[in-house]
Amino acid sequence: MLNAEMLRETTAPLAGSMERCGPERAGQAWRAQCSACSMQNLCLPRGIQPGDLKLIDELVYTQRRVKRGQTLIEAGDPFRNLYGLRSGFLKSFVSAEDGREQVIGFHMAGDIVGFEGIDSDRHSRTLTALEDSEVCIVLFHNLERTAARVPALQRQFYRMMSREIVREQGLMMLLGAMSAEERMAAFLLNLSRRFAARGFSQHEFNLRMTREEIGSYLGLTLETVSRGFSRFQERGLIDIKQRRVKLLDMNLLERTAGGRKGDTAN
Amino acid sequence: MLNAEMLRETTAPLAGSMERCGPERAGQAWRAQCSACSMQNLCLPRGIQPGDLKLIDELVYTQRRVKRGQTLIEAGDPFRNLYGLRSGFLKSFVSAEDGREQVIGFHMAGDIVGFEGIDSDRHSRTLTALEDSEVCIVLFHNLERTAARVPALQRQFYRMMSREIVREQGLMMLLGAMSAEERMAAFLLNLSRRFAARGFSQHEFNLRMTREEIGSYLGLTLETVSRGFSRFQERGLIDIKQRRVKLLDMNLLERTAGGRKGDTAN
DNA sequence: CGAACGCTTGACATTTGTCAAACGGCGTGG
DNA sequence: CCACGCCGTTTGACAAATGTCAAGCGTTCG
Repeated sequence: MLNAEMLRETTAPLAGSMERCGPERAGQAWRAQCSACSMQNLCLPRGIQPGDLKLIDELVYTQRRVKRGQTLIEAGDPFRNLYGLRSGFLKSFVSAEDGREQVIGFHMAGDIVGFEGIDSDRHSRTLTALEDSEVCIVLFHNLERTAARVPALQRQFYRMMSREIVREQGLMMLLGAMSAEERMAAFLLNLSRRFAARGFSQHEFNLRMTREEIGSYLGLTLETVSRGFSRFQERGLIDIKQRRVKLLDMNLLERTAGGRKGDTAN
Repeated sequence: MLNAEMLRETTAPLAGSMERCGPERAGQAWRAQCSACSMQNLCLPRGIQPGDLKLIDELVYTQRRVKRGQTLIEAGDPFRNLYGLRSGFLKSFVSAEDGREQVIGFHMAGDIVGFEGIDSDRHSRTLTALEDSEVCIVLFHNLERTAARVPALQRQFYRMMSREIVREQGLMMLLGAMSAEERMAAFLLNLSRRFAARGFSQHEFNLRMTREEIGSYLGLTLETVSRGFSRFQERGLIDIKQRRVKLLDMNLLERTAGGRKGDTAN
Protein backbone atom coordinates (compact mmCIF):
# COMPACT_ATOMS: atom_id res chain seq x y z
CA MET A 1 0.00 0.00 0.00
CA LEU A 2 1.90 2.94 1.29
CA ASN A 3 4.88 3.49 3.47
CA ALA A 4 6.10 6.44 5.45
CA GLU A 5 8.42 7.48 2.68
CA MET A 6 5.61 7.76 0.18
CA LEU A 7 3.50 9.60 2.68
CA ARG A 8 6.14 12.19 3.05
CA GLU A 9 6.33 12.61 -0.67
CA THR A 10 2.62 12.57 -1.36
CA THR A 11 2.18 16.09 -2.54
CA ALA A 12 5.66 17.48 -2.12
CA PRO A 13 6.95 19.82 -4.81
CA LEU A 14 8.76 18.30 -7.73
CA ALA A 15 12.50 18.39 -7.61
CA GLY A 16 13.98 21.55 -9.00
CA SER A 17 15.88 24.63 -8.02
CA MET A 18 14.22 26.59 -5.27
CA GLU A 19 14.09 30.23 -6.19
CA ARG A 20 13.91 33.07 -3.73
CA CYS A 21 10.64 34.86 -3.37
CA GLY A 22 8.95 37.66 -1.51
CA PRO A 23 7.47 37.18 1.91
CA GLU A 24 3.86 37.01 0.69
CA ARG A 25 3.24 36.28 -2.95
CA ALA A 26 5.53 33.67 -4.23
CA GLY A 27 7.25 32.27 -7.09
CA GLN A 28 9.24 32.57 -10.20
CA ALA A 29 7.52 31.34 -13.32
CA TRP A 30 8.54 28.78 -15.91
CA ARG A 31 6.83 27.03 -18.76
CA ALA A 32 4.69 24.00 -18.25
CA GLN A 33 3.04 21.43 -20.48
CA CYS A 34 -0.30 19.78 -19.91
CA SER A 35 0.58 17.10 -22.43
CA ALA A 36 3.38 15.92 -20.17
CA CYS A 37 1.52 16.32 -16.87
CA SER A 38 0.53 13.36 -14.74
CA MET A 39 -2.61 15.16 -13.61
CA GLN A 40 -3.99 15.28 -17.14
CA ASN A 41 -7.04 13.22 -16.47
CA LEU A 42 -8.09 14.98 -13.32
CA CYS A 43 -7.52 18.45 -14.66
CA LEU A 44 -8.53 20.63 -17.59
CA PRO A 45 -7.11 18.42 -20.37
CA ARG A 46 -9.43 15.60 -19.43
CA GLY A 47 -11.20 14.21 -22.47
CA ILE A 48 -9.25 16.33 -24.94
CA GLN A 49 -8.17 14.65 -28.17
CA PRO A 50 -4.40 14.30 -28.51
CA GLY A 51 -4.60 16.51 -31.57
CA ASP A 52 -5.99 19.36 -29.52
CA LEU A 53 -3.56 18.95 -26.66
CA LYS A 54 -1.09 21.38 -28.12
CA LEU A 55 -3.77 24.08 -27.99
CA ILE A 56 -4.06 23.33 -24.29
CA ASP A 57 -0.34 23.46 -23.83
CA GLU A 58 -0.41 27.02 -25.06
CA LEU A 59 -3.10 27.84 -22.58
CA VAL A 60 -1.04 26.97 -19.59
CA TYR A 61 1.81 29.30 -20.07
CA THR A 62 3.59 29.12 -16.75
CA GLN A 63 3.88 27.47 -13.40
CA ARG A 64 4.53 29.06 -10.11
CA ARG A 65 5.75 27.84 -6.75
CA VAL A 66 3.93 28.78 -3.60
CA LYS A 67 5.70 28.02 -0.38
CA ARG A 68 3.99 26.82 2.77
CA GLY A 69 2.17 29.68 4.42
CA GLN A 70 2.24 31.88 1.36
CA THR A 71 -0.86 33.21 -0.30
CA LEU A 72 -1.62 32.52 -3.95
CA ILE A 73 -4.76 34.60 -4.20
CA GLU A 74 -6.13 37.09 -1.73
CA ALA A 75 -9.86 37.74 -1.49
CA GLY A 76 -10.42 40.97 -3.38
CA ASP A 77 -7.66 40.43 -5.91
CA PRO A 78 -8.70 41.12 -9.48
CA PHE A 79 -9.65 37.99 -11.33
CA ARG A 80 -7.43 37.12 -14.27
CA ASN A 81 -6.19 33.57 -13.88
CA LEU A 82 -7.29 30.13 -12.97
CA TYR A 83 -4.80 27.93 -11.21
CA GLY A 84 -4.34 24.23 -11.71
CA LEU A 85 -2.74 22.64 -8.72
CA ARG A 86 0.16 20.52 -9.87
CA SER A 87 1.47 19.45 -6.49
CA GLY A 88 1.07 20.47 -2.89
CA PHE A 89 -1.90 21.35 -0.78
CA LEU A 90 -3.92 24.55 -0.46
CA LYS A 91 -6.77 25.78 1.66
CA SER A 92 -9.30 28.37 0.59
CA PHE A 93 -11.25 30.49 2.99
CA VAL A 94 -13.46 33.53 3.25
CA SER A 95 -13.33 36.06 6.08
CA ALA A 96 -16.02 38.07 7.78
CA GLU A 97 -15.35 41.67 8.72
CA ASP A 98 -14.92 40.75 12.34
CA GLY A 99 -12.08 38.43 11.41
CA ARG A 100 -13.91 35.13 11.60
CA GLU A 101 -12.71 32.79 8.90
CA GLN A 102 -14.54 29.98 7.22
CA VAL A 103 -12.45 27.42 5.42
CA ILE A 104 -14.29 26.52 2.21
CA GLY A 105 -12.09 23.78 0.89
CA PHE A 106 -8.81 21.94 0.80
CA HIS A 107 -7.25 21.52 -2.60
CA MET A 108 -4.79 19.02 -3.94
CA ALA A 109 -3.07 18.07 -7.20
CA GLY A 110 -5.41 18.14 -10.19
CA ASP A 111 -7.85 20.60 -8.66
CA ILE A 112 -8.51 23.87 -10.45
CA VAL A 113 -9.03 26.90 -8.27
CA GLY A 114 -9.98 30.48 -8.85
CA PHE A 115 -13.15 30.39 -10.92
CA GLU A 116 -15.25 31.77 -8.11
CA GLY A 117 -13.83 35.11 -9.27
CA ILE A 118 -15.50 35.08 -12.69
CA ASP A 119 -18.78 36.62 -11.63
CA SER A 120 -17.52 39.77 -9.98
CA ASP A 121 -14.10 40.02 -11.65
CA ARG A 122 -12.59 39.76 -8.19
CA HIS A 123 -11.63 36.74 -6.20
CA SER A 124 -13.81 36.10 -3.22
CA ARG A 125 -11.65 33.59 -1.41
CA THR A 126 -8.13 33.62 -0.14
CA LEU A 127 -5.96 30.71 -1.20
CA THR A 128 -3.05 29.77 1.01
CA ALA A 129 -0.55 26.95 0.71
CA LEU A 130 -0.52 24.43 3.55
CA GLU A 131 2.63 22.91 2.11
CA ASP A 132 5.03 23.91 -0.64
CA SER A 133 3.00 23.75 -3.82
CA GLU A 134 3.16 24.27 -7.55
CA VAL A 135 0.38 25.70 -9.65
CA CYS A 136 -0.15 26.08 -13.38
CA ILE A 137 -1.36 29.51 -14.37
CA VAL A 138 -4.15 29.71 -16.91
CA LEU A 139 -5.12 33.11 -18.27
CA PHE A 140 -8.88 33.02 -18.16
CA HIS A 141 -9.15 35.12 -21.27
CA ASN A 142 -7.19 32.52 -23.19
CA LEU A 143 -9.23 29.69 -21.77
CA GLU A 144 -12.40 31.37 -22.92
CA ARG A 145 -11.08 31.72 -26.44
CA THR A 146 -9.74 28.22 -26.69
CA ALA A 147 -12.82 26.70 -25.11
CA ALA A 148 -14.99 28.26 -27.80
CA ARG A 149 -12.94 26.31 -30.36
CA VAL A 150 -12.49 23.04 -28.46
CA PRO A 151 -15.85 21.69 -27.28
CA ALA A 152 -14.25 19.03 -25.12
CA LEU A 153 -12.37 21.71 -23.21
CA GLN A 154 -15.52 23.74 -22.87
CA ARG A 155 -17.32 20.76 -21.51
CA GLN A 156 -14.60 19.88 -19.08
CA PHE A 157 -14.53 23.39 -17.75
CA TYR A 158 -18.29 23.35 -17.23
CA ARG A 159 -17.88 20.07 -15.46
CA MET A 160 -15.31 21.42 -13.10
CA MET A 161 -17.45 24.39 -12.15
CA SER A 162 -20.45 22.16 -11.75
CA ARG A 163 -18.44 19.81 -9.59
CA GLU A 164 -17.47 22.67 -7.33
CA ILE A 165 -21.15 23.54 -6.92
CA VAL A 166 -21.97 19.96 -6.03
CA ARG A 167 -19.03 19.78 -3.66
CA GLU A 168 -20.21 22.88 -1.84
CA GLN A 169 -23.72 21.57 -1.64
CA GLY A 170 -22.38 18.46 0.05
CA LEU A 171 -20.53 20.63 2.50
CA MET A 172 -23.74 22.48 3.22
CA MET A 173 -25.52 19.27 4.04
CA LEU A 174 -22.63 18.53 6.33
CA LEU A 175 -22.71 21.91 8.04
CA GLY A 176 -26.46 22.21 8.20
CA ALA A 177 -27.68 18.75 9.00
CA MET A 178 -24.93 16.63 10.52
CA SER A 179 -23.56 16.17 14.04
CA ALA A 180 -19.95 16.83 14.95
CA GLU A 181 -18.95 13.18 14.67
CA GLU A 182 -20.78 12.68 11.40
CA ARG A 183 -18.96 15.67 9.98
CA MET A 184 -15.59 14.42 11.10
CA ALA A 185 -16.13 10.93 9.75
CA ALA A 186 -17.31 12.35 6.42
CA PHE A 187 -14.27 14.60 6.34
CA LEU A 188 -11.84 11.74 6.82
CA LEU A 189 -13.57 9.60 4.21
CA ASN A 190 -13.52 12.45 1.76
CA LEU A 191 -9.80 12.96 2.16
CA SER A 192 -9.31 9.24 1.86
CA ARG A 193 -11.18 9.04 -1.44
CA ARG A 194 -9.30 11.96 -2.87
CA PHE A 195 -5.92 10.55 -1.95
CA ALA A 196 -6.98 7.24 -3.44
CA ALA A 197 -7.99 8.94 -6.69
CA ARG A 198 -4.45 10.26 -6.91
CA GLY A 199 -2.84 6.90 -6.38
CA PHE A 200 -2.12 7.09 -2.69
CA SER A 201 -3.35 4.95 0.14
CA GLN A 202 -6.91 5.43 1.21
CA HIS A 203 -6.07 4.05 4.61
CA GLU A 204 -3.18 6.12 5.75
CA PHE A 205 -2.21 9.71 5.12
CA ASN A 206 -0.98 12.89 6.67
CA LEU A 207 -3.33 15.71 7.46
CA ARG A 208 -1.91 18.86 6.02
CA MET A 209 -4.01 21.18 8.16
CA THR A 210 -4.28 22.04 11.85
CA ARG A 211 -7.17 21.02 14.07
CA GLU A 212 -8.29 24.60 13.92
CA GLU A 213 -8.46 24.55 10.13
CA ILE A 214 -10.39 21.30 10.21
CA GLY A 215 -12.71 22.86 12.75
CA SER A 216 -13.28 25.92 10.61
CA TYR A 217 -14.02 23.74 7.61
CA LEU A 218 -16.50 21.64 9.59
CA GLY A 219 -18.07 24.46 11.56
CA LEU A 220 -16.62 23.23 14.86
CA THR A 221 -14.07 24.40 17.37
CA LEU A 222 -10.62 22.92 17.42
CA GLU A 223 -11.35 21.36 20.81
CA THR A 224 -14.38 19.53 19.48
CA VAL A 225 -12.29 18.23 16.61
CA SER A 226 -9.57 17.05 18.94
CA ARG A 227 -12.04 15.30 21.20
CA GLY A 228 -13.76 13.75 18.24
CA PHE A 229 -10.53 12.24 16.96
CA SER A 230 -9.76 10.95 20.43
CA ARG A 231 -13.13 9.24 20.64
CA PHE A 232 -12.72 7.72 17.18
CA GLN A 233 -9.42 6.34 18.37
CA GLU A 234 -10.89 4.89 21.57
CA ARG A 235 -13.47 3.10 19.45
CA GLY A 236 -10.86 1.70 17.14
CA LEU A 237 -12.13 3.62 14.15
CA ILE A 238 -8.87 5.32 13.45
CA ASP A 239 -5.35 5.59 14.68
CA ILE A 240 -4.27 9.17 14.88
CA LYS A 241 -1.16 10.84 16.16
CA GLN A 242 -0.70 14.48 15.38
CA ARG A 243 -1.10 14.86 11.64
CA ARG A 244 -0.78 11.18 10.81
CA VAL A 245 -4.02 9.21 10.44
CA LYS A 246 -4.76 5.58 9.77
CA LEU A 247 -8.33 4.64 8.96
CA LEU A 248 -8.80 1.28 10.64
CA ASP A 249 -12.47 0.57 10.05
CA MET A 250 -13.83 2.17 6.91
CA ASN A 251 -17.24 0.54 7.26
CA LEU A 252 -17.81 1.84 10.72
CA LEU A 253 -16.49 5.22 9.66
CA GLU A 254 -19.00 5.25 6.86
CA ARG A 255 -21.79 4.39 9.21
CA THR A 256 -20.59 7.09 11.57
CA ALA A 257 -20.72 9.55 8.70
CA GLY A 258 -24.43 8.82 8.72
CA GLY A 259 -26.71 9.37 5.76
CA ARG A 260 -23.93 10.66 3.61
CA LYS A 261 -21.24 8.61 2.01
CA GLY A 262 -18.17 10.61 2.79
CA ASP A 263 -18.70 14.06 1.45
CA THR A 264 -18.99 14.80 -2.23
CA ALA A 265 -16.66 15.11 -5.19
CA ASN A 266 -13.31 16.74 -5.50
CA MET B 1 -43.20 51.63 -2.18
CA LEU B 2 -45.32 48.59 -2.18
CA ASN B 3 -48.83 47.74 -1.20
CA ALA B 4 -50.57 44.54 -0.27
CA GLU B 5 -51.83 44.11 -3.80
CA MET B 6 -48.33 44.14 -5.24
CA LEU B 7 -47.10 41.80 -2.57
CA ARG B 8 -49.67 39.28 -3.56
CA GLU B 9 -48.61 39.56 -7.16
CA THR B 10 -44.89 39.56 -6.57
CA THR B 11 -44.05 36.29 -8.19
CA ALA B 12 -47.44 34.98 -9.19
CA PRO B 13 -47.77 33.17 -12.51
CA LEU B 14 -48.66 35.19 -15.58
CA ALA B 15 -52.28 35.16 -16.62
CA GLY B 16 -53.16 32.33 -18.99
CA SER B 17 -55.16 29.16 -19.21
CA MET B 18 -54.39 26.67 -16.50
CA GLU B 19 -53.85 23.27 -17.99
CA ARG B 20 -54.35 20.00 -16.22
CA CYS B 21 -51.27 18.13 -15.17
CA GLY B 22 -50.15 14.98 -13.40
CA PRO B 23 -49.83 14.82 -9.65
CA GLU B 24 -46.06 15.18 -9.62
CA ARG B 25 -44.34 16.55 -12.71
CA ALA B 26 -46.20 19.44 -14.13
CA GLY B 27 -46.90 21.40 -17.08
CA GLN B 28 -47.85 21.77 -20.65
CA ALA B 29 -45.30 23.55 -22.78
CA TRP B 30 -45.52 26.59 -25.02
CA ARG B 31 -43.04 28.82 -26.78
CA ALA B 32 -41.25 31.63 -25.05
CA GLN B 33 -39.04 34.50 -26.09
CA CYS B 34 -36.11 35.92 -24.19
CA SER B 35 -36.23 39.05 -26.30
CA ALA B 36 -39.63 39.87 -24.86
CA CYS B 37 -38.92 38.80 -21.30
CA SER B 38 -38.74 41.25 -18.43
CA MET B 39 -36.07 39.18 -16.72
CA GLN B 40 -33.63 39.68 -19.59
CA ASN B 41 -31.01 41.47 -17.61
CA LEU B 42 -30.98 39.11 -14.67
CA CYS B 43 -30.98 35.98 -16.76
CA LEU B 44 -29.01 34.37 -19.59
CA PRO B 45 -29.53 37.12 -22.19
CA ARG B 46 -27.73 39.65 -20.05
CA GLY B 47 -25.12 41.53 -22.02
CA ILE B 48 -26.11 40.00 -25.34
CA GLN B 49 -26.16 42.32 -28.35
CA PRO B 50 -29.64 42.87 -29.83
CA GLY B 51 -28.40 41.28 -33.03
CA ASP B 52 -27.66 38.03 -31.22
CA LEU B 53 -30.89 37.95 -29.27
CA LYS B 54 -32.68 35.92 -31.89
CA LEU B 55 -30.12 33.17 -31.41
CA ILE B 56 -31.03 33.18 -27.76
CA ASP B 57 -34.72 33.07 -28.54
CA GLU B 58 -34.14 29.81 -30.34
CA LEU B 59 -32.34 28.44 -27.34
CA VAL B 60 -35.30 28.76 -25.04
CA TYR B 61 -37.76 26.66 -26.84
CA THR B 62 -40.53 26.27 -24.30
CA GLN B 63 -41.91 27.26 -20.97
CA ARG B 64 -43.56 25.08 -18.41
CA ARG B 65 -45.82 25.67 -15.47
CA VAL B 66 -45.07 24.08 -12.14
CA LYS B 67 -47.79 24.28 -9.57
CA ARG B 68 -47.24 24.79 -5.89
CA GLY B 69 -45.93 21.61 -4.30
CA GLN B 70 -44.93 20.03 -7.59
CA THR B 71 -41.42 18.97 -8.40
CA LEU B 72 -39.56 20.32 -11.41
CA ILE B 73 -36.44 18.22 -11.04
CA GLU B 74 -35.84 15.26 -8.80
CA ALA B 75 -32.37 14.44 -7.53
CA GLY B 76 -31.12 11.61 -9.71
CA ASP B 77 -32.96 12.72 -12.85
CA PRO B 78 -30.81 12.71 -15.97
CA PHE B 79 -29.42 16.11 -16.77
CA ARG B 80 -30.62 17.61 -20.03
CA ASN B 81 -32.02 21.04 -19.39
CA LEU B 82 -31.39 24.20 -17.53
CA TYR B 83 -34.38 26.11 -16.27
CA GLY B 84 -34.77 29.86 -16.19
CA LEU B 85 -37.28 30.87 -13.59
CA ARG B 86 -39.73 33.28 -15.17
CA SER B 87 -42.09 33.71 -12.27
CA GLY B 88 -42.84 32.01 -8.99
CA PHE B 89 -40.65 30.65 -6.25
CA LEU B 90 -38.75 27.38 -5.91
CA LYS B 91 -36.69 25.67 -3.28
CA SER B 92 -33.86 23.27 -3.97
CA PHE B 93 -32.71 20.66 -1.53
CA VAL B 94 -30.60 17.56 -1.17
CA SER B 95 -31.53 14.55 0.92
CA ALA B 96 -29.47 12.15 2.96
CA GLU B 97 -30.29 8.47 2.91
CA ASP B 98 -31.89 8.67 6.33
CA GLY B 99 -34.35 11.22 5.02
CA ARG B 100 -32.79 14.35 6.41
CA GLU B 101 -33.13 17.21 3.99
CA GLN B 102 -30.95 20.24 3.56
CA VAL B 103 -32.45 23.18 1.71
CA ILE B 104 -29.72 24.61 -0.52
CA GLY B 105 -31.46 27.61 -1.92
CA PHE B 106 -34.59 29.55 -2.69
CA HIS B 107 -35.00 30.65 -6.27
CA MET B 108 -36.96 33.46 -7.81
CA ALA B 109 -37.59 35.04 -11.21
CA GLY B 110 -34.42 35.48 -13.24
CA ASP B 111 -32.54 32.70 -11.52
CA ILE B 112 -31.23 29.83 -13.59
CA VAL B 113 -31.33 26.40 -11.99
CA GLY B 114 -30.13 22.98 -12.91
CA PHE B 115 -26.46 23.37 -13.81
CA GLU B 116 -25.34 21.39 -10.79
CA GLY B 117 -26.20 18.41 -12.99
CA ILE B 118 -23.52 19.03 -15.60
CA ASP B 119 -20.71 17.20 -13.88
CA SER B 120 -22.33 13.83 -13.37
CA ASP B 121 -25.04 14.04 -16.05
CA ARG B 122 -27.59 13.68 -13.27
CA HIS B 123 -29.23 16.27 -11.14
CA SER B 124 -28.13 16.27 -7.55
CA ARG B 125 -30.83 18.47 -6.08
CA THR B 126 -34.57 18.30 -6.04
CA LEU B 127 -36.39 21.43 -7.13
CA THR B 128 -39.88 22.01 -5.84
CA ALA B 129 -42.25 24.92 -6.38
CA LEU B 130 -43.25 26.85 -3.26
CA GLU B 131 -45.82 28.71 -5.30
CA ASP B 132 -47.19 28.32 -8.82
CA SER B 133 -44.26 29.02 -11.09
CA GLU B 134 -43.20 29.23 -14.71
CA VAL B 135 -39.85 28.15 -16.04
CA CYS B 136 -38.15 28.48 -19.40
CA ILE B 137 -36.57 25.26 -20.58
CA VAL B 138 -33.11 25.47 -22.10
CA LEU B 139 -31.65 22.38 -23.70
CA PHE B 140 -28.12 22.32 -22.39
CA HIS B 141 -26.79 20.86 -25.60
CA ASN B 142 -28.14 23.84 -27.50
CA LEU B 143 -26.74 26.26 -24.98
CA GLU B 144 -23.31 24.74 -25.38
CA ARG B 145 -23.44 25.12 -29.13
CA THR B 146 -24.73 28.65 -29.12
CA ALA B 147 -22.36 29.72 -26.37
CA ALA B 148 -19.40 28.67 -28.50
CA ARG B 149 -20.59 31.14 -31.12
CA VAL B 150 -21.72 34.00 -28.88
CA PRO B 151 -18.96 34.98 -26.47
CA ALA B 152 -21.26 37.21 -24.46
CA LEU B 153 -23.56 34.28 -23.79
CA GLN B 154 -20.62 32.11 -22.86
CA ARG B 155 -19.45 34.74 -20.47
CA GLN B 156 -22.85 35.22 -18.90
CA PHE B 157 -23.21 31.51 -18.35
CA TYR B 158 -19.81 31.34 -16.68
CA ARG B 159 -20.86 34.24 -14.52
CA MET B 160 -24.02 32.52 -13.42
CA MET B 161 -22.20 29.36 -12.44
CA SER B 162 -19.54 31.36 -10.67
CA ARG B 163 -22.22 33.32 -8.86
CA GLU B 164 -23.76 30.11 -7.62
CA ILE B 165 -20.39 29.07 -6.25
CA VAL B 166 -20.02 32.38 -4.46
CA ARG B 167 -23.57 32.19 -3.17
CA GLU B 168 -22.93 28.77 -1.71
CA GLN B 169 -19.71 29.90 -0.14
CA GLY B 170 -21.62 32.67 1.59
CA LEU B 171 -24.08 30.12 2.86
CA MET B 172 -21.21 28.07 4.19
CA MET B 173 -19.89 31.00 6.14
CA LEU B 174 -23.37 31.38 7.49
CA LEU B 175 -23.73 27.73 8.46
CA GLY B 176 -20.23 27.30 9.74
CA ALA B 177 -19.44 30.49 11.54
CA MET B 178 -22.59 32.37 12.48
CA SER B 179 -25.01 32.17 15.40
CA ALA B 180 -28.72 31.47 14.98
CA GLU B 181 -29.67 35.14 15.10
CA GLU B 182 -26.92 36.18 12.75
CA ARG B 183 -28.10 33.60 10.26
CA MET B 184 -31.67 34.73 10.48
CA ALA B 185 -30.84 38.38 10.06
CA ALA B 186 -28.62 37.58 7.09
CA PHE B 187 -31.40 35.51 5.61
CA LEU B 188 -33.93 38.31 5.82
CA LEU B 189 -31.53 40.83 4.37
CA ASN B 190 -30.70 38.51 1.51
CA LEU B 191 -34.34 38.06 0.60
CA SER B 192 -34.80 41.79 0.89
CA ARG B 193 -31.99 42.52 -1.55
CA ARG B 194 -33.24 40.01 -4.03
CA PHE B 195 -36.77 41.35 -3.98
CA ALA B 196 -35.37 44.84 -4.38
CA ALA B 197 -33.34 43.74 -7.41
CA ARG B 198 -36.60 42.63 -9.00
CA GLY B 199 -38.37 45.88 -8.38
CA PHE B 200 -40.23 45.02 -5.21
CA SER B 201 -40.05 46.54 -1.78
CA GLN B 202 -37.00 45.73 0.23
CA HIS B 203 -38.91 46.49 3.41
CA GLU B 204 -41.97 44.32 3.15
CA PHE B 205 -42.58 40.95 1.56
CA ASN B 206 -44.16 37.57 1.99
CA LEU B 207 -42.10 34.59 2.93
CA ARG B 208 -42.88 31.80 0.54
CA MET B 209 -41.50 29.05 2.75
CA THR B 210 -42.39 27.51 6.10
CA ARG B 211 -40.40 27.98 9.28
CA GLU B 212 -39.20 24.46 8.82
CA GLU B 213 -37.83 25.23 5.36
CA ILE B 214 -36.13 28.33 6.66
CA GLY B 215 -34.69 26.24 9.46
CA SER B 216 -33.38 23.63 7.06
CA TYR B 217 -31.78 26.32 4.93
CA LEU B 218 -30.13 27.91 7.97
CA GLY B 219 -29.19 24.72 9.76
CA LEU B 220 -31.64 25.35 12.59
CA THR B 221 -34.85 23.81 13.88
CA LEU B 222 -38.17 25.38 13.13
CA GLU B 223 -38.61 26.23 16.80
CA THR B 224 -35.37 28.16 16.88
CA VAL B 225 -36.45 30.07 13.80
CA SER B 226 -39.81 30.88 15.32
CA ARG B 227 -38.24 32.07 18.55
CA GLY B 228 -35.72 34.11 16.64
CA PHE B 229 -38.41 35.95 14.72
CA SER B 230 -40.28 36.57 17.94
CA ARG B 231 -37.21 38.06 19.53
CA PHE B 232 -36.53 40.24 16.48
CA GLN B 233 -40.06 41.48 16.80
CA GLU B 234 -39.74 42.24 20.53
CA ARG B 235 -36.67 44.31 19.74
CA GLY B 236 -38.45 46.22 17.02
CA LEU B 237 -36.23 44.87 14.28
CA ILE B 238 -39.06 43.44 12.25
CA ASP B 239 -42.79 43.07 12.21
CA ILE B 240 -43.79 39.56 11.36
CA LYS B 241 -47.10 37.81 11.24
CA GLN B 242 -47.20 34.40 9.67
CA ARG B 243 -45.57 34.71 6.26
CA ARG B 244 -45.73 38.49 6.09
CA VAL B 245 -42.59 40.38 7.17
CA LYS B 246 -41.76 44.04 7.48
CA LEU B 247 -38.16 44.97 8.05
CA LEU B 248 -38.35 47.92 10.41
CA ASP B 249 -34.70 48.61 11.17
CA MET B 250 -32.37 47.60 8.37
CA ASN B 251 -29.31 49.02 10.10
CA LEU B 252 -29.84 47.05 13.24
CA LEU B 253 -30.63 43.99 11.18
CA GLU B 254 -27.37 44.41 9.38
CA ARG B 255 -25.51 44.73 12.63
CA THR B 256 -27.30 41.66 13.91
CA ALA B 257 -26.19 39.79 10.83
CA GLY B 258 -22.71 40.35 12.16
CA GLY B 259 -19.60 40.42 10.04
CA ARG B 260 -21.45 39.63 6.89
CA LYS B 261 -23.53 42.02 4.90
CA GLY B 262 -26.62 39.94 4.38
CA ASP B 263 -25.61 36.82 2.58
CA THR B 264 -24.18 36.77 -0.89
CA ALA B 265 -25.43 37.11 -4.42
CA ASN B 266 -28.49 35.71 -6.13
C1' DC C 1 18.36 23.84 23.30
C1' DG C 2 14.61 26.75 23.91
C1' DA C 3 10.50 28.98 22.51
C1' DA C 4 6.45 28.86 19.98
C1' DC C 5 2.91 26.44 18.32
C1' DG C 6 -0.30 22.87 18.01
C1' DC C 7 -2.65 19.40 20.47
C1' DT C 8 -5.10 17.22 24.34
C1' DT C 9 -8.00 17.13 28.28
C1' DG C 10 -10.94 18.86 32.03
C1' DA C 11 -14.55 21.74 34.16
C1' DC C 12 -18.10 24.52 33.23
C1' DA C 13 -21.24 27.76 30.41
C1' DT C 14 -24.21 28.58 26.70
C1' DT C 15 -26.65 27.74 22.76
C1' DT C 16 -29.61 25.12 20.39
C1' DG C 17 -32.40 20.98 20.04
C1' DT C 18 -36.24 18.03 21.77
C1' DC C 19 -40.66 17.11 23.35
C1' DA C 20 -45.07 18.70 24.37
C1' DA C 21 -49.10 21.53 24.44
C1' DA C 22 -51.97 24.94 22.67
C1' DC C 23 -53.28 28.46 19.36
C1' DG C 24 -54.89 30.30 14.97
C1' DG C 25 -55.49 30.81 10.02
C1' DC C 26 -56.89 28.74 6.03
C1' DG C 27 -59.17 25.75 3.19
C1' DT C 28 -62.67 22.21 2.56
C1' DG C 29 -66.90 20.36 2.77
C1' DG C 30 -71.34 20.42 4.55
C1' DC D 1 -71.86 30.90 4.81
C1' DC D 2 -70.32 28.55 8.67
C1' DA D 3 -68.02 24.78 11.14
C1' DC D 4 -64.55 21.75 11.46
C1' DG D 5 -60.08 19.98 10.97
C1' DC D 6 -55.48 20.31 9.49
C1' DC D 7 -51.22 22.35 9.18
C1' DG D 8 -48.10 25.69 10.44
C1' DT D 9 -46.77 28.43 14.20
C1' DT D 10 -45.81 29.84 18.91
C1' DT D 11 -44.26 29.08 23.51
C1' DG D 12 -42.57 26.59 27.59
C1' DA D 13 -39.72 23.32 30.18
C1' DC D 14 -36.04 20.56 29.91
C1' DA D 15 -32.02 17.92 27.71
C1' DA D 16 -28.08 17.47 25.06
C1' DA D 17 -24.47 18.98 22.18
C1' DT D 18 -21.01 22.00 21.51
C1' DG D 19 -18.40 26.09 22.83
C1' DT D 20 -15.40 28.56 26.20
C1' DC D 21 -11.75 29.00 29.29
C1' DA D 22 -7.80 27.16 31.27
C1' DA D 23 -3.90 24.28 32.13
C1' DG D 24 -0.36 21.29 30.69
C1' DC D 25 2.17 18.50 27.40
C1' DG D 26 4.63 17.21 23.19
C1' DT D 27 6.75 18.49 18.65
C1' DT D 28 8.97 20.99 15.70
C1' DC D 29 11.74 24.41 14.01
C1' DG D 30 14.88 28.01 14.35
